Amino acid sequence: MLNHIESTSQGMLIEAPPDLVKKIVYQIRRLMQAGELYTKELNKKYLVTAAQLNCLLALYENGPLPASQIAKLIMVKSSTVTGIVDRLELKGLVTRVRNSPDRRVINIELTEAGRKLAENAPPPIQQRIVDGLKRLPRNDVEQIVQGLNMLTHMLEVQDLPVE
Amino acid sequence: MLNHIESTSQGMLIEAPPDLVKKIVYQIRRLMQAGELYTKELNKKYLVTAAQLNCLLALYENGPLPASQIAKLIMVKSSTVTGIVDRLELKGLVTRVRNSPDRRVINIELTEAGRKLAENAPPPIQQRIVDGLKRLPRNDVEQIVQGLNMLTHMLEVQDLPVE
DNA sequence: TCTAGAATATTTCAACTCAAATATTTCTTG
DNA sequence: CAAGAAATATTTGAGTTGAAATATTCTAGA
Repeated sequence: MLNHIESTSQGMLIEAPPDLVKKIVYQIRRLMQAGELYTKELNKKYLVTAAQLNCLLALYENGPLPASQIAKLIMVKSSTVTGIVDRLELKGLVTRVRNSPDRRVINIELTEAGRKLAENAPPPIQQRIVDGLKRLPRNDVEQIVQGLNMLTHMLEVQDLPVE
Repeated sequence: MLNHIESTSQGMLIEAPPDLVKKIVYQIRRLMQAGELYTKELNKKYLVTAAQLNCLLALYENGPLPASQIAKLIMVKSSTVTGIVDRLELKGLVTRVRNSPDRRVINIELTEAGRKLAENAPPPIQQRIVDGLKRLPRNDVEQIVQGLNMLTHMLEVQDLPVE
């Protein structure tokens, strides 16, 4: 009952119809919920959440890393990483080692168990998308990338302080 | 240390095919973080989070609603709604009333303050997207919708229990 | 040198999110 | 009608998330 600014004083302005915008917002929320539900499911089946899995994979692919680097790789603030690493450490999947000359940095390493888990990684969120994408013609895939690209770029332009 | 297959032992470059899937996942994460940061900012400026604002707007646009309906509208499980409504009630923006013949349902209504806030609603997440979309040709907007459509549909196909 | 400021990690805090369990109330079916 | 099933809301618990404050450790400049 509000929000519909469809006709401007200019008359001739081509404007994204409000329903399209609504649809986009709706779908983004849908995407987010899908992720939410997926991580719960993952955690139930494999005792690792999506965030934790991302962290493990980042370490597996890059070797030991300090928290700040992990934060950048998995796109999360570093205070969030602390919690994730805490839980991974409790499960014996990673360890914190202070082995840098710079005594501020604490490197996080995979344990043997962590490496093993990363190796036969339970299907990360990707899997569903991968499976879905397999059935689409390349063109459609490109279109999705393009669309997301525009969206993220659009949101990024407004100041996203990077910490 | 893996995954970047760019140089094999021969020096022959097997150009990692543009990993579109990774890009998509990355961008989805980006979208999610943008939302996360946005809600914090909103809360700081207006003392209402995005979830709370969505709830208020749902009530403003539809009149009093039971929790289950709000859950569907804002796409969240109903146990989540309970918390959101709790906090809105604390701030005096909504009230719970048991006025249905079916004594299980509890209707949630806007208070005067809630209505006022909903009316001059602080820019919901939408605004940024709206602003961004305004500068895009209609075709691009369509493309975004299409792309998201494919994605959500693809994720939806796998059982998303709707509660 | 030593001191102010940067960088790193953590703690604390509030909010969100969902699943599972629980309590109430209503409905259905034998 | 009574018992079990379904619907509605809530509670509880674990996890994620980021801001702000704090503690440590470096670094650069007077």
